Amino acid sequence: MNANITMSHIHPTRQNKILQQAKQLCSQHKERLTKPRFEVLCILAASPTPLGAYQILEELRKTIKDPKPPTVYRAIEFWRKLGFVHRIESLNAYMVCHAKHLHTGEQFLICDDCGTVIETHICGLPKLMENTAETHTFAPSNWNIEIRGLCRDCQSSQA
Amino acid sequence: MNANITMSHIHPTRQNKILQQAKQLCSQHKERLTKPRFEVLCILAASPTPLGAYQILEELRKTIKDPKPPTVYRAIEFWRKLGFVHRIESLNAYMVCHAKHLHTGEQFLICDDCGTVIETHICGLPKLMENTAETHTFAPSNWNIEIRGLCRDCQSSQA
DNA sequence: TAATGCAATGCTATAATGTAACATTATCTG
DNA sequence: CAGATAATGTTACATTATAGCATTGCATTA
Repeated sequence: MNANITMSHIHPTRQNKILQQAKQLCSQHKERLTKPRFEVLCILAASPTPLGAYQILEELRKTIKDPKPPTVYRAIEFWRKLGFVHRIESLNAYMVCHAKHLHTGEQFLICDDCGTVIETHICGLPKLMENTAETHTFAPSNWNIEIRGLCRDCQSSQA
Repeated sequence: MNANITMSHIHPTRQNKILQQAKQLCSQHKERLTKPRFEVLCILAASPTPLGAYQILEELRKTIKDPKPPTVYRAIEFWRKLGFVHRIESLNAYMVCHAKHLHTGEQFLICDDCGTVIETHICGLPKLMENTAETHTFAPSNWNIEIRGLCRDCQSSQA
């Protein structure tokens, strides 16, 4: 894409950081940073909680004229393949990755009360699970761990 | 439910085992074992791989007249609450539980090639994850672990 | 630069998954 | 049995996701 991308709705510092990461990631992988890809990424980056595809679509109306579902899903897929966006399966929702490098597995702490998701990123399967896989002669390629519960804030407010 | 439930399509031994477990579980929890609940459970128990809700619905036509989606989803929910059926989030699919008791977390080994799912059941969060949760003062209530890869058979057939 | 090829998008339609709401039937309890 | 509660039947619809094809953008090279 060219230089005249604008990003109205998020903090400039964060904006720059994401823009930079995204650019770098794309050039690394020889992929194009197009407008829909960029805007979708910004929307996700600006959100404190994961967003559903149709929430993204709604936001996208602000910067793209009458966007359609495939536009959103394509962008999501694009970033997912680069490891820059994750899907939270149990929420049908998507969020930007907070790890600084590609990895094959994620671990999410999902607050059932406020919806906050903390991504904690591990580089290898925990021993216990590796052993389990070994026992079954199963060859893991990637994994997804979603832990539901209450975040710090929601614990105290419920006490 | 009463005695005249029939189960045409699965092996009698397995049928009896499931019937027994289901009956016991229901009486334990003072719940009713109704026809839709029973039939849905049987369908799931008879399948080597997890089934989607609409696959179950299709099967259900054999034993229930013109069943509708809510019938399936209600039955699924019923068994899920009892811990007798699990949802595989990354497949939008459901399978019977192979553990012999209630538990708060599951771990699935999902073969990307043949679709087989191995449930391996652990009673506590692995240390590594527990530590992560602790670090964030996050209080886990339940969790779901889905590991994708290749099962033994599919590894060898691809070699 | 014009021609070509490929990647990405725009767009329409529809598939797949899941649920709300309310009428009806079955079961339990006193 | 009467009344209360639980479960089901049914209609309609909401939400999530994708297939297929026309169009546009962009890079390469003649």
